[in-house]
Amino acid sequence: MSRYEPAQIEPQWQKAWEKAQAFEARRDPARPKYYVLEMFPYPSGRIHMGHVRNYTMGDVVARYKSAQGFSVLHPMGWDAFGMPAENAAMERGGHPKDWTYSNIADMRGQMKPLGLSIDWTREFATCDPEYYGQQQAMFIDMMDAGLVYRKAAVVNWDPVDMTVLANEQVIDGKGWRSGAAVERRELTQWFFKISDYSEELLEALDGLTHWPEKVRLMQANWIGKSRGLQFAFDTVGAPQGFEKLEVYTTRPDTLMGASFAAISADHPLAKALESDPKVAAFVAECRRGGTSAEDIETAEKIGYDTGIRVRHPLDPTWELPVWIANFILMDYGTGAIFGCPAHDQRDLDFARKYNLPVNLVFRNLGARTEGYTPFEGFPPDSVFSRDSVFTDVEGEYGPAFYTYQKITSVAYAPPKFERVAYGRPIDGKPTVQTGDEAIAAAISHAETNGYGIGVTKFRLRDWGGSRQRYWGCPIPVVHCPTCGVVPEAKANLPIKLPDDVTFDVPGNPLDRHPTWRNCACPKCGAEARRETDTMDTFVDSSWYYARFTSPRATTPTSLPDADYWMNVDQYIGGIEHAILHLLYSRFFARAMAKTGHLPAKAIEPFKALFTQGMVTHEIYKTTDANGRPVYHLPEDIIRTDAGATLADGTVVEVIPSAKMSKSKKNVVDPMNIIASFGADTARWFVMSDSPPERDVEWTSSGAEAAFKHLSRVWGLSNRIADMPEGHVGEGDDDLRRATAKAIDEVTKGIESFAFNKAIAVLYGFTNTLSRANASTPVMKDAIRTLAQLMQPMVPHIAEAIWVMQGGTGLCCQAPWPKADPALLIDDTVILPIQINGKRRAEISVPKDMAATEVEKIALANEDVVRFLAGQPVRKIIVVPGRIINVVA
RNA sequence: GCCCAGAUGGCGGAAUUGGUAGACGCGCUGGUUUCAGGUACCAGUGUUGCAAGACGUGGAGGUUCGAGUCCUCUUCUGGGCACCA
Repeated sequence: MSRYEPAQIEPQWQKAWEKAQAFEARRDPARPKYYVLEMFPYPSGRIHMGHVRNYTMGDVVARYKSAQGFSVLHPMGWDAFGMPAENAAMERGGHPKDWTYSNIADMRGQMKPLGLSIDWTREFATCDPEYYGQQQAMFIDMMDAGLVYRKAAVVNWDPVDMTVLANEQVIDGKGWRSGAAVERRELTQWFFKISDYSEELLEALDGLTHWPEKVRLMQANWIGKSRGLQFAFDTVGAPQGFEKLEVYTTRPDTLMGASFAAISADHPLAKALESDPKVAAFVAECRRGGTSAEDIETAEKIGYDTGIRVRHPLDPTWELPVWIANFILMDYGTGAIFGCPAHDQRDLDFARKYNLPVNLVFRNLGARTEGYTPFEGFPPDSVFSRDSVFTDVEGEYGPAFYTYQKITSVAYAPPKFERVAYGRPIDGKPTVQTGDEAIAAAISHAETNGYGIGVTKFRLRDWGGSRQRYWGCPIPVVHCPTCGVVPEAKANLPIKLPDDVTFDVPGNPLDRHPTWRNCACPKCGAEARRETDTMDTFVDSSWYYARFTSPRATTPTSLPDADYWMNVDQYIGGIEHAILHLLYSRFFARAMAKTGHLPAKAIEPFKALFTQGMVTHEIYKTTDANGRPVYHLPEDIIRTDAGATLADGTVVEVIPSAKMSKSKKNVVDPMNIIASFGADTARWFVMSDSPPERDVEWTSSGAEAAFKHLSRVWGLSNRIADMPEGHVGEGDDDLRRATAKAIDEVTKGIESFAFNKAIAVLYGFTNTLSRANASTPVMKDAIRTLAQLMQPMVPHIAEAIWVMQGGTGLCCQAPWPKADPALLIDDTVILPIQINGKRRAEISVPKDMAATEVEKIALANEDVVRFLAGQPVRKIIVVPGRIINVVA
């Protein structure tokens, strides 16, 4: 009997698959297709356990669907542009291109031993000119289609590195790399017109029934649709050209509670007033500080009273002051608002700081709602001072109506579906209604009386796609002194990145390249300059799934291929991409369809989405002499009953599991696991312990258990292979039933992405089989089935067992086993008997016995008689095949 | 602050439509074999009790013959969003 030696069998079977071209995807009109895709990796140079889990999941699906007879596409590529390559070049010298391609080679070398059923002939990297050249062609098409445009935008500018920073690269207002104070600069940037699709991207979420509800919700919140009123104030004392001030509000029902108007520091009116040095100083003050969420959150509200006034649209004698305020965003709504401090927390904070009035519009109904008298309106003094937003006036307007809280610094903003008492409604008639009703009434009042219109706005902004970086796809545009901004001629594509660049000077090397920038205008032929911005790397990943359908095409896609393979039937990746990557991809697929690069059916590119959990590990910590934490690698730790120590006996603190990260040193290198246990063990373990959408904790005991189990299966297979041909056992029927059941349950488990449950079934079936005493052919049939059922998770050992048991061809190409339905039904069932809801006995009865018969047997049962102790039976419930409940 | 998800043994987790709570794995306990040890194999393992039994799915109520599952309230944990007017 041979030992289980994965180091021997795994490379052997990988070669066999390669030789058979087992995983090369082919268009086959005779078979249904299945496209399974895992989010492609960034080539950091090392694979980690998260990759192993992600790609194993996809592989299980791919191998399972392939066995089911589907023509499967399961490709792999590299998300290869981006900053780390440039950072590496800056830190260690070398070229981003060399660094990237060498990392790709390393990672491919680490992934291949995993035995994934990937069609490697379709591999590409987004930094291949063949890929990004096609991306440039689409960019030009999208320019023509009006889906791309240029506009000025405020960005985080690092004055030392001379580059634009993403919000998350700004830490405490400083550049994460340079440490220099970040400035807010206005630069002309390229934008994708994703906002054209706001409504559609939102609506279409409903159709994505195979996406996690959570992801759809996050996208819906991100798109952020709102309905509100837009109207213009007449101004008093404003500069010429600003006779009107447009504002947008989602709470027009609070218009009668307005006490000021406020504009953004970036508002045209603020700019017009900047000739006043005090205004200029204030605006500059607002612009200081980063645009990151953190900065905005902690910033105090500040304002500047312009002296300009606006007339209230419903009462021209009522004038409100116009302030410039730092909390008003220019790029949402109109960049100007009216403030209603009583019902908006931000406005209240602002009003309290600058002594502005707080005008109550509605009140809560209070706890007592019975027998209230109709609301007559607020008292004349209901314009409260800042110290008493609400004054308790219970009793003044009848006994039951005016119970409300005294609030001094919290604005009263109940959910819009809650009924409240309006004292200052828009039409002047006090009433009780919900916020939603009042808002609808306010919009129609404004439209009827002609001072405003109802509008729908979205939070979703256009996608800023420019990066002042070298290692990205060059934007294929030329700046001509006479023709202006002109797309490059498609014949000149790809516009390749120049290789002769250095990173010893900060800034974008393209910007200072001596010759690359110079070019001829594709329109007039005059001397012109190339655009030096490159594309956001999210562009690269927004269409790679389409490129995989025809990776070598000389156009971005080939429609027959895209038509055959699209859409991705199962997409698998991390929840961290729930919003940006998936939303951009959904937009890009629409943009590609509009420009003729995808069939219309592909506008939702991912039919089903699965977001897998992380691989976590405990953290081992000691403390150094200065009290700073020191972390230790798992392999340096000795676990004992009491806890954990280092080799020298030092006691180590064990911190509960967290995502594997280099800084905490709680990493397990997949290569080490493969070296000691083999790829199948690693694959088995990451699929076994936890539901795939949840985090899985890597433990060495769990990995060993996985290895031991595979060894047991190996031993079992050897034992069955050695059985004499003519052995006859008594358990044939039982084993046939157990085999059928295993097929049924494993199939259901894989279908429903419950891989952990499928594996639990396989453990059980293995135990049954190892204890079975059946005839040789039945045993062989059972172990062959076991090999097939295990094949998606642990393909190498499955192949080895398959040949050992006389299977024909490759196990991975054998059709998925089918369970005989007759064997799935048991002749007799065991029914538990409850008395008054407590389980007291059980009986075994034929499956299809009539309920009245079952009742008789149950009542005659000696345990039942004992527990009833002579009490009369009031009722008996028989759930066929399930349970009997006797009520005494 | 708003939105979402979750809470089950010592641990990871199972449990169609409400129908035997704790599958499977880890760990632990006892035993057998080999034996220097690990390995391998067998049995046991929610709590409590000598036992019959009682109790038990974060907490408190409720619906039901029957609740981990449904309803109300609540606590905690995780995640997302957040000056978006």
